[in-house]
Amino acid sequence: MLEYIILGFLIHNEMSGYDLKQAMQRSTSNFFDASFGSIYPALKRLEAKGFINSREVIDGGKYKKLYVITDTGKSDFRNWLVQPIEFNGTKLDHLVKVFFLGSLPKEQAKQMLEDFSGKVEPVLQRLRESQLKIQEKTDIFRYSTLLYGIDYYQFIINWCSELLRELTKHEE
Amino acid sequence: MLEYIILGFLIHNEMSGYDLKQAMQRSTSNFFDASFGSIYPALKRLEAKGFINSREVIDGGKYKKLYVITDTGKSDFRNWLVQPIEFNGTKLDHLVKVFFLGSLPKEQAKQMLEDFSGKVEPVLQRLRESQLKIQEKTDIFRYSTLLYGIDYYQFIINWCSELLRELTKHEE
DNA sequence: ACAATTATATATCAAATCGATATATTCATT
DNA sequence: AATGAATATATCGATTTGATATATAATTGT
Repeated sequence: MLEYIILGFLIHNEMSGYDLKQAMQRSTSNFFDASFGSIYPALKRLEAKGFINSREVIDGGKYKKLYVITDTGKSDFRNWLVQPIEFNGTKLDHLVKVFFLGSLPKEQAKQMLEDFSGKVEPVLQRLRESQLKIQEKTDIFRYSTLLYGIDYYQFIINWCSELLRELTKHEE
Repeated sequence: MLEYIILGFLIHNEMSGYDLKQAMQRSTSNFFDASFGSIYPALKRLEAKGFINSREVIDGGKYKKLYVITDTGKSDFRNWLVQPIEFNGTKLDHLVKVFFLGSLPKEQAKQMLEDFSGKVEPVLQRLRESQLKIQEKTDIFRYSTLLYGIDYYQFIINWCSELLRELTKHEE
């Protein structure tokens, strides 16, 4: 996951590990964040795989290591991007792929969002069924966490259709 | 986090690692789940710390290791439970503590929920401010992930007040 | 009746991640 | 001149994941 975010950022700019951390802080931190302890090793792995190249520069007296994405890296990112959006439930990882969806043809992106929404639906249904089964006879706090799940999954589905509507509107 | 969930479950029943995994599957999997690779080491750590004790039994020909919580373990869990609910944003960890809140006096639980809700508010405000700054001139997908954050945090606040209202209603 | 599969149960491993810390330089403030 | 904040990389222990290994009991298919 982290490796793909890095590739996604590097497609547009040459960046250092520190730059990447800051870019995430600015743009993705409300659904995905990584520590330096994961960013730097990830950069090394990506370089070893030939997905990125590095060059060392001195910028204002300060040593820096800037990374650029290679063609292999671009195609690896692309390949990840077009795979269906996974739904985890306990994390907000699905937003990571949505974040980069702008680089796909609009129709393809829309299809992926529809598929994702369709993937959340049965999970929501299963939660609704267990809601009917337990029916508040349980502890109110535990029951509330279940309601949270139900309403949250419904929220995700609504958010998808809102985005899809917006995308269709801009098409006309 | 995992260690506290285990303690929370063991307060009511004597359970094996397998039992714990199943209990999580049934009740907390939509906001927290753990693998065997984390549960078994966690049980060992908890036993080493004296928070739980184990006994080996043969149940229907199958070998089992059942764990019981100790008084030290109970007080450690209690101590964790009364600490303020943290808000992470990228995970649903806050629900873990809510899940166990039923074992606290109602007034204390309500206070903790109010504090939590108050903690989400400034995060929501900061997101709203960055929304005003970028104003859709950005990529629609990236903008959507921001809207997701705003609406989601608002949803959490609403869910808190709904639960608080429910708790107050039951008081009368 | 036999075979295959699923469920129960624990354990371990490599790989990945987090949070903290160490190190060093430059920039801004007082 | 001094302090602290920002820039920048790197590493460490502890934890977690996902996969796999092992073994037995119960269930299901044919």
